[in-house]
Order: sequence, then structure tokens, then C-alpha cells
Amino acid sequence: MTRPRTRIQTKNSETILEAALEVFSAQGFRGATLDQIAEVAGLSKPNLLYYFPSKEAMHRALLTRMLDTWLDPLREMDAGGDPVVEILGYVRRKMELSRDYPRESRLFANEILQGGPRIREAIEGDLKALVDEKAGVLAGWMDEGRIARLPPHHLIFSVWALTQHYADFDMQVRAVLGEGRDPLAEAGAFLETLFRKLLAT
Amino acid sequence: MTRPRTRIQTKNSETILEAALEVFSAQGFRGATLDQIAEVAGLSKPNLLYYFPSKEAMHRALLTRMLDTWLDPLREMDAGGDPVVEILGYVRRKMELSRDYPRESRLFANEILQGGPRIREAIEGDLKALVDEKAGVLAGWMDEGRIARLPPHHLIFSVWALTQHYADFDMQVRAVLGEGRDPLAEAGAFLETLFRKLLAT
DNA sequence: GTCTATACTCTGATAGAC
DNA sequence: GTCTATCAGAGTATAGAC
Repeated sequence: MTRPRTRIQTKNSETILEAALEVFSAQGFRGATLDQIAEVAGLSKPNLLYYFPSKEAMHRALLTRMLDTWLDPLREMDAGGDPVVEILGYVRRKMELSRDYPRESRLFANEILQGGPRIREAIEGDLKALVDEKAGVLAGWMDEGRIARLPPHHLIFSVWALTQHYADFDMQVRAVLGEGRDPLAEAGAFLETLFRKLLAT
Repeated sequence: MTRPRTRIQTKNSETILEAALEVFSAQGFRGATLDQIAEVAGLSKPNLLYYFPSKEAMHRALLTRMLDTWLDPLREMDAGGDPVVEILGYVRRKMELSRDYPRESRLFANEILQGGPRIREAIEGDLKALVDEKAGVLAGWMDEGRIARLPPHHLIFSVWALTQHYADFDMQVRAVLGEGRDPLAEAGAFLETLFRKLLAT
């Protein structure tokens, strides 16, 4: 798919993916054009297609690479730790992803919104498996009475919904809050409060 | 923009907007084609352009019409009512919108995700004004000690994030939960619990 | 490996008959 | 009011020189 053999090839592949992420995340798959990606990358259009066989291949490469990063915060939630500390840590890490990788978040959101034609298998496979496992951990903590009893899957959905909202709907959040505020910092504090109250027994 | 004079013109305009909503919400603005909309509407492509001057005009008509519906649940929140009842009522009405109008929700999400080029003014105008007003109501209730003190704007964002997640990311929610469940019904119950705990003093 | 030139398809919009 | 035919431009991808 890619051709990352020599140093220069690896470097150009990286440049292209960086540019592709910039454009796909802002315009969606269909809205993005190779011309735009080529311009951002500083390469010619045919040169893009020397490194990737098609526009779709670039998109797929981005989605595949990001999904792993995306799941890391949940993976790190430790069944042996303190429940509230672990869950708040998860929320904080997910919030940091929204802050540091908003383009990846929007790329993903665009894809899911349109039914996930290019990522469906990964959702139904790896992602579902991880969520089911961690939902089991949450259910265990609830059985032990260490956090409030809640539907574990929906608890995880609520973390996704709340944290990703600040990356994906950034334009709306900023427009409503107005100038001179720091939405992400405010959100971090608010979400800690929210989840502390939610988990309290 | 439209030309809703005679009965037949009104009817065709409706048919077109219904088809346009179907396609735009599933594919985004750029992903949608007039051919697809024409096919869904059962009309010829030039006929679409007899009723609307351009593809963009159809999109704008849909956004304009939906924004009003979209804000209704928040408008109905009554400063004179019981705070918890009013807020939970708002959450419930917003959840009903996600259930009954998922296409409108995705149309809106697609637009905001891409920076809202065709709806920005409405966001910065009507929507911001309404949110600021209702944030004031919430702040008043907090001052009176009738609900927990929280940042009012973020409280509203959390309602949006949580309810719209179930419409916009429906594919993911269903894939993770697996077969034989009713995500929206589960979500309704979960969100009532969540907001009750969050608002408790 | 990279570029210029170009083939070919798709798509939004228009012309003009009926 | 609606259709067939078609234009003009954009967009993905390839050919082939260097």
C-alpha cells in the first residue's frame, strides 16, 4: 500500500499523510481533493500517487494508524487500580487527545457519521473487543460497590461523547462561549467534577 | 430561493428537501450529488434546479429550517419551573429529537465538523443568544442553591454532547453494543440518572 | 523519483423542445 | 413544469519524458 523502504520514501510518506490528515479532517473524504493535499504537502499530484496507489489508500492509512492511538487511553485503564482514579485518568487522557489531536478526532467523526464505510470492521472487531473487556472491569467495580451502578457501555460512551464534543464541535463551542476563554481547560475541570459526582456511591 | 407558490410547487419543494436531507445527512455536502438526490426524489436533475437555484441553496434551506426545531427543546426550559424537572425535561426532549430526527442531527454535525461555512452566522447569532439567556437561568438556579454549582455553558454542552452522540455516532454505538438491544431507550434512562446525580446539591 | 501533460469520468448547471 | 441533451469545470489517475 505505502512504500516505506528507504529513508526518503519514509519521509515523503509521512509528509503526505500529514498533509492528507490536515485536508481530510477539515473537508471530509469527498470534500478533500488531491490538489489540496499536494499543495499542503508541497509535492506534485502525481508524486502523491507514486507513494499511495489512490486517494482512498491515503485515507485508509490514516484511519488505521490513528485507531491504535485512539484506543490507548482506554487500554491503560487498570483493573487493579483504584476505580475513581482509573476512570478519571481515562477521562483526562481522552481529553488530552481531543486537545492534542483534534484533526484525528474529526477524521474519525467524519467517518463514523457517514456509516464508517472504510473502518467498520475495525469498529466491530478490535474496538468492540476492547470496550467489552473494559466494560467488564467497570461492572466488577460496580459489583464490589466501589463505584455507582451504571450501564458500563453507556458510561464509556459518555466519556467519548463529552471529550470528543470539544474537538469535533470546537467551532460551535468557541462561537457560543465567545472570545477570551479557554474551552478545553474549562472542559477538563468540568468533566472531572461531572464524573466524580456520577461515580459516587 | 425556493418557489413555494402553488400547491404543486410546495409539494415538489417538500419532496426535494426530504430527498436532499436523506442524501446530505448520509454523505455530507460535498459527498452528496444532485443525481442521488434526484433519484431519491423521483425527479429529474434539471427539475431539482427549477425549484432551487443551486445545490447549495437546497443545503441552506435545510439548515435554516432545522435550526429552529433544533433550538425548541432549550427554548421550552422555563425559568419559573422546578430546576431539576426543567433540565431533565430538556434532556428528554433533546433525546427525542435524536431518536426522531437523526438525519437532521447528522446534517448539522457534518456542517459544524467542517467549520460551519454555511451556518456560522446563525451559530454566532440566534444560537449563542439563546444559550446565553438560558445559561443565565441556570446560573440563577445555582445562586439560589437549587441545583449544584457548575459552569452553565458547559452544562448545556454536556446535554448536546450526550444526546447527539446517540444520533451522530449511531453506527458505532450499535456496533459496540451488538445485536438485540435498544440503544436509544437505554440512553434515555442512563442520561436521566446521570443528570439527576450531576445536579444534586 | 519527480515532473508536465493529458486521458477520462463525474458533476453542477444550462439550453431548448414539448 | 418537466424532460432530453449537453456544456464547462473539476477531479482522479496514468503516460511518458527527464
